[in-house]
Amino acid sequence: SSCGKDGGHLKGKDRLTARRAYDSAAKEARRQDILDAAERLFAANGDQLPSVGDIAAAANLAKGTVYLYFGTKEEIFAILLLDGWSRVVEVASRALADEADDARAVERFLASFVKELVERPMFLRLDTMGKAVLEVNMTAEALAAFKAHIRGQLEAAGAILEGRLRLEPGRGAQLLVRTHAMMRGLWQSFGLSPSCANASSPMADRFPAELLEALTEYWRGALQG
Amino acid sequence: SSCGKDGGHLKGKDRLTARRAYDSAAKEARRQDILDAAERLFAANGDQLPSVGDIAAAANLAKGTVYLYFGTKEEIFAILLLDGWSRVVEVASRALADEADDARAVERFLASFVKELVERPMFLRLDTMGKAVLEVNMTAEALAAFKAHIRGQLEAAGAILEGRLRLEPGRGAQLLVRTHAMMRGLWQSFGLSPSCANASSPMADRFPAELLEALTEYWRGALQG
Amino acid sequence: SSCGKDGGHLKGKDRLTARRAYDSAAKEARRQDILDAAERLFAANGDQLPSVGDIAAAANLAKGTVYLYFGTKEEIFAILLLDGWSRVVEVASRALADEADDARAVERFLASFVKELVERPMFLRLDTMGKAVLEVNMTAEALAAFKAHIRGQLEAAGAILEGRLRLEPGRGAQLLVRTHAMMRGLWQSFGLSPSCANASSPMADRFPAELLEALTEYWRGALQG
Amino acid sequence: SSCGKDGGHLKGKDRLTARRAYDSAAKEARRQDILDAAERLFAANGDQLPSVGDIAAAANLAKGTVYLYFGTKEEIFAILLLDGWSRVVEVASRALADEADDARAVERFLASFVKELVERPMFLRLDTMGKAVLEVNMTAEALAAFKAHIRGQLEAAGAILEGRLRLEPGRGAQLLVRTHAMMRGLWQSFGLSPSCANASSPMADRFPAELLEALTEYWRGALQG
DNA sequence: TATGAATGAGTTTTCATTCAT
DNA sequence: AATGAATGAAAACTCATTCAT
Repeated sequence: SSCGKDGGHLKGKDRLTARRAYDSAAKEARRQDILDAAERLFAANGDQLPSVGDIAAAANLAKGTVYLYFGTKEEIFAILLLDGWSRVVEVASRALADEADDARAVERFLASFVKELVERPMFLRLDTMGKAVLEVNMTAEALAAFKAHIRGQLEAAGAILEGRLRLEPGRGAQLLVRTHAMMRGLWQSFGLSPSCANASSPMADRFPAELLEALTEYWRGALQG
Repeated sequence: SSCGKDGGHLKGKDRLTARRAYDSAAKEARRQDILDAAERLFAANGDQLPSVGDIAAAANLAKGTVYLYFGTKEEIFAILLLDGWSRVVEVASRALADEADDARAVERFLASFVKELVERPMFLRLDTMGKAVLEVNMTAEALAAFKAHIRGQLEAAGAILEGRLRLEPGRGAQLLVRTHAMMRGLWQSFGLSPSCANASSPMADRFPAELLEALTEYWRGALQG
Repeated sequence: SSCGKDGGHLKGKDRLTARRAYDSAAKEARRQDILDAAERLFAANGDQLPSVGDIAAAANLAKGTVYLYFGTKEEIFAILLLDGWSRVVEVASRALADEADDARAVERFLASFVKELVERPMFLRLDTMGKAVLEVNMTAEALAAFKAHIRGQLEAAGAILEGRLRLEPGRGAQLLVRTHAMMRGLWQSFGLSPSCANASSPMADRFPAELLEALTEYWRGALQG
Repeated sequence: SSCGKDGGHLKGKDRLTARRAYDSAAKEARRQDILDAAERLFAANGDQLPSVGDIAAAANLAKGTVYLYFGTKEEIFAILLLDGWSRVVEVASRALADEADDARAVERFLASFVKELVERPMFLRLDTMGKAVLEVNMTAEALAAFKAHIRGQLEAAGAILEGRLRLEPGRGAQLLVRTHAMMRGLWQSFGLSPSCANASSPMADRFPAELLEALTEYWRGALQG
């Protein structure tokens, strides 16, 4: 706790009232604070979503304030998941465009995809938690929005794929869904929770290579058909 | 009355004490009763593990008795999962042997695998619940045993594969892991909880075909390399 | 969107600042706006006092503004109750004067009283909520003022009664208190909350007749003594 | 806290596990303990229902145990109310029978009724809390049972009245409802919460006399018609 | 062996009120 | 005067697990 940039020094242990976010920039910042706190906590802690109380404390806010910005704890993590997914897709898509040869393009796409994922284990863990954790306790509304958003992303990324590789409509999204599926499934077999990440675990180490290999095999079969 | 929300009223006793299981056959039967009750409840109910109280009631036992046979609620479901996995692997392996031609053998193996799974949605659901639900609250010991058992099964089935398809050692298990991964991941995208299974849901309907197609693509790529 | 359960999402501002009330006429109008909003909400909703947030929204004001005009949520409803009570007493008193014969006068008084009440179920509901709801969270001061005001009204109305029916001093107020008591009690037995008012409810329908009958019996006994 | 019979001396402040109630006598006793604790707390404290935590502590039990015996906090108090009401009705009914002359019988009935009530201010307070407090958060089922029970009592007591005073069928219950109404209403005007019961309060003192007088007037009018 | 009463940690969520702007 | 972001107290309820009988 004594290492790292705190950005400021709190006098006592009792938190003061947080500065109020009046304009929308400040509000967005606060929202982001909460998201960051949630992510930090989840990354550090592990297999379960942290409590709202902990998130609030980590964001230096009162519990109620969190509910000013999010309707539900699960909503917070759904958004985190969406954001993570966005970044992954974006980076991988960019990699796809950088290469002229088709085979090389796919190769780079996959490599970039895997690299991006491996750098965000927290995203992987979140992604694999499943309905039982994430979709519990979310409004039908919020859930629908969440799923719609995902579908949108998927289709956009699918379209890029289709354009670059001259695939039939719908095929891009399909490949992505299956790629995602492979990732999710393999992570569940090989991934490690942070609580076990102490020793050099052979399992976790193998994940990137396994994933890349499996995806390469899959894409080979898929593009050849 | 066997599924919670009783509004608690401790009054007279109404159920008789269950017959005591002295010899090990009786004990095994009782153990199985509990497993059956748990499976039944989970199959019927859905996205969350049923409570120990409900399981005990469904098995016509007292809560404490359940703990005589299992250390933890999660243990029960881990075993259920193992059993389900056994059956799937066994059936699929058998299908593999029935065909002389390699390509046809794989084809039948996959078809059989998918068919078996689709008939046990409860197994799929359990399999995809993930650590966050299943591995929470299990002894390190039980967890290790659980994983060892899975590994054992995997390797046995892998060996069959290797024998039939003349693969290198280790390759069989690898293919199975990836097949499993694809299944898990796709189920999470397409699968449905029983609570939503009312209308003719296009998603759930698509799962078998999607899975078969994806696996076919994967195995094509894998066996060609 | 004006009744809670928004799922909180602090983003951009959408409502304009309300016109400021500088002179006392404008202030009085604003005060009335709040009271009206509160009444509307309570009439529509039912068994619980609406939240300050909802009242403010319904009055097109910010929450803080409400506290510029009232010290407490409960105060708002206490005033609403007072006002309702005023109107009822006034109308009933007028009915009393319109008739020459004593018995007929009482008869008309009661009929008018009951009619007035039945037309304002919201007033009845508010009146019967009791201390547990209304007097909680009110300043001793505000509470005292409230009760003093009621007493004042009561005595004024009592005086009218005494004059018209040639009763001893104090007897008018006493009759009114008991009349009020009968009404409150019967409403609690027969009255219906708006949430249950869907079907043709035999209970609620009987209230007016029951009340009139009971009051007639009471006054007969009281004036005869 | 140092005055009064504790009935025992606890060593430390940490409570030990309560003795288990195995047979139904012990269970009934435990149930009664909870009811007693709830009543004690409510009597002492006042305008709001005590929290389940407090009730449990007062009964020397864990919170969860309370929920073994009652489905809801409100259920506890509904039962308390029912019991209180039973006793009042019973005592008053007995008084009715003790007298040969009709007028005298009614007189004794009312006196006994008022006396009984005045001795149980806690019952009066509970009775006047109203739906907003008591019926909130109760199962539809429990609520229905509660109301059915009340109706039953009412009709039984009404029948006694009808027999003794030679009234038409239904008239007895009607008189009781109106008597009850008058009591409830007057208590709300005159009754005092324990928090205010410090000084010699003229209001509270007047309640018994007021009630008796009002009821006498009402019954005179009612029986004469 | 079987029972089931007792435990109590653990979390979400609401909302009246304040007060910086 | 008006605003609305921030606060944080407050409580109900569940359920896995234990252990006295």
